[in-house]
Amino acid sequence: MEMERGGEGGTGTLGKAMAVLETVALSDRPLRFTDVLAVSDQPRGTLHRQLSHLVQEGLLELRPDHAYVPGLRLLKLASASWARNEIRAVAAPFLEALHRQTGETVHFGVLRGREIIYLDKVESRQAVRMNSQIGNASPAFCTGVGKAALSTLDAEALEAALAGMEFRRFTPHTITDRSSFIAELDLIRQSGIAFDREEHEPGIRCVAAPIYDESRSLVAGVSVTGPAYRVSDAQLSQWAPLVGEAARAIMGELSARLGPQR
Amino acid sequence: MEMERGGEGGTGTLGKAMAVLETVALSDRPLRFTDVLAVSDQPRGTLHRQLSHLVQEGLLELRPDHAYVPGLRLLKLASASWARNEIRAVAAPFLEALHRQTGETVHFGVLRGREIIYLDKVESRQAVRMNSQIGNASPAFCTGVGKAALSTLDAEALEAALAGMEFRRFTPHTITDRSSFIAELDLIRQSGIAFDREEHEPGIRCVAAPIYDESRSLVAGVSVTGPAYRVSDAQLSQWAPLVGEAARAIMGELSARLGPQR
DNA sequence: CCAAAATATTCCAATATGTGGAACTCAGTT
DNA sequence: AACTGAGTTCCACATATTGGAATATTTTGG
Repeated sequence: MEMERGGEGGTGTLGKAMAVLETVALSDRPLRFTDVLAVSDQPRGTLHRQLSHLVQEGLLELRPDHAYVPGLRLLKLASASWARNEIRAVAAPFLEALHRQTGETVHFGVLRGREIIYLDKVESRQAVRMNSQIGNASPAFCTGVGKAALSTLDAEALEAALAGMEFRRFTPHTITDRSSFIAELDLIRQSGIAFDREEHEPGIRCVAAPIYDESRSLVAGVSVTGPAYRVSDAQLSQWAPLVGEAARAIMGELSARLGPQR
Repeated sequence: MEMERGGEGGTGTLGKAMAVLETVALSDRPLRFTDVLAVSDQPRGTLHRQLSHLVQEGLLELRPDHAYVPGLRLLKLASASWARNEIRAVAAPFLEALHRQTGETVHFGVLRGREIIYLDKVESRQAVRMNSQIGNASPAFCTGVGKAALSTLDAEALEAALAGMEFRRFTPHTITDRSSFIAELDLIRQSGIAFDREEHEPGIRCVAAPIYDESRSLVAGVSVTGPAYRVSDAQLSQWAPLVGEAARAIMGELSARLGPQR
């Protein structure tokens, strides 16, 4: 009998191909064949064919200098994925309202395993460009949105998320042990509000609230973020009710829009 | 001996999986199993397993009402794809300059087969949001950027692009037959400038110029776009030199930045 | 409330596909 | 010219995919 692998791994061929794709696409620099080989556990011949297939499919691109970079087909797929996301569409107007009320950056992200994936971001007068943050994954345990989301999980789901969670230190304020983290979640659960006081990025503070449905098939969060020099603790606390209200409003709209039609 | 398929098709298993993924992700509404079955040429059992695998990999999501929608993993991959695109990064400052000079929306897209994939867009004071246009694919034959790009292809590559091109009518001004289109390309080749006078979207005009490298491994275009009521033909002609200059500047920078290190 | 119909899911023998160790090629060096 | 290191190709073998048909589930409507 084949042992189930620890978490992700292999939907047969596709799973392996995706693992390779992600290695290359999420790396911060172009990788050459040997670079990929070094981090992959596939044998030479196999890996080479997998990369070739990914290139043929337009998911990767092989530059003349033999470096693999993300292909254009990914963009095409992603824009569809973003544009058609109903949860994002429902939340958008509330995020904008929250931004107008606070004047600071508003984030909206969903929990996926141990990560938060940002679906939307509303920020100041920024020459927006497709913000590279959108679609980005951040660790859940040290972000406001992530902690808010985790606080809504039941014992079993939380255990699954915590299992193997790496409490990596990003800043001096990062919570780096499991028991402190569980205590923090208790606090968040009581107040319905999560704070991130420079736990993920130095100089960045935020206040967040959870968004979820009864079945916990959706676990997400919304936050207001600002630079520490401009945003005091008192300021965060003052925004808390607004953030909580936005979260409740989004939940209400979600259950109204998505609930019935099931 | 297996006959080579007409164009796209099958890198074995991965190719088929991607075809299914694209069917679902690029559809404008959630598809249920039978919907996908109807447009796919795969047998029931096969298709079902392919969809299951895509769901397991997070590329698709299966909602409780049995509808398949694009998954979050696509977003994660895409943001990397966009953020790390060197061509886009090189072009960005020139696009912004062009926007400042004209005050209208600037597009930048690359040719991929018969489509233009938009890599960037700089527009007026728009509450940007991750513009759904980015990553979008439009037909090359009826867009300014697309026609500019096609005009740089040699006979062989152009033939490949034209083969099987559907000259679908989008507006009364769309060029809908091959010979008129080839004549149009000749014109563009001579002037180095392409106009789109409401050929794709009613009420939308643009002027575009091609961007390419010697080897034609990169074929792209840049354009300035505006609403017909505000942008006259004379205005477009007046912008043409600016657009051409921007294109040349981008090409210069590209050859300087990407050329040597090959 | 229970059949009938439509839809979704599972099964499994046949086989097309992917696997991977080893051989080969093609720079760029020493 | 021999050597190193990277990339690419090969092919007997193993296995994941295939797909027709059976089964399960949900929906319809009488």
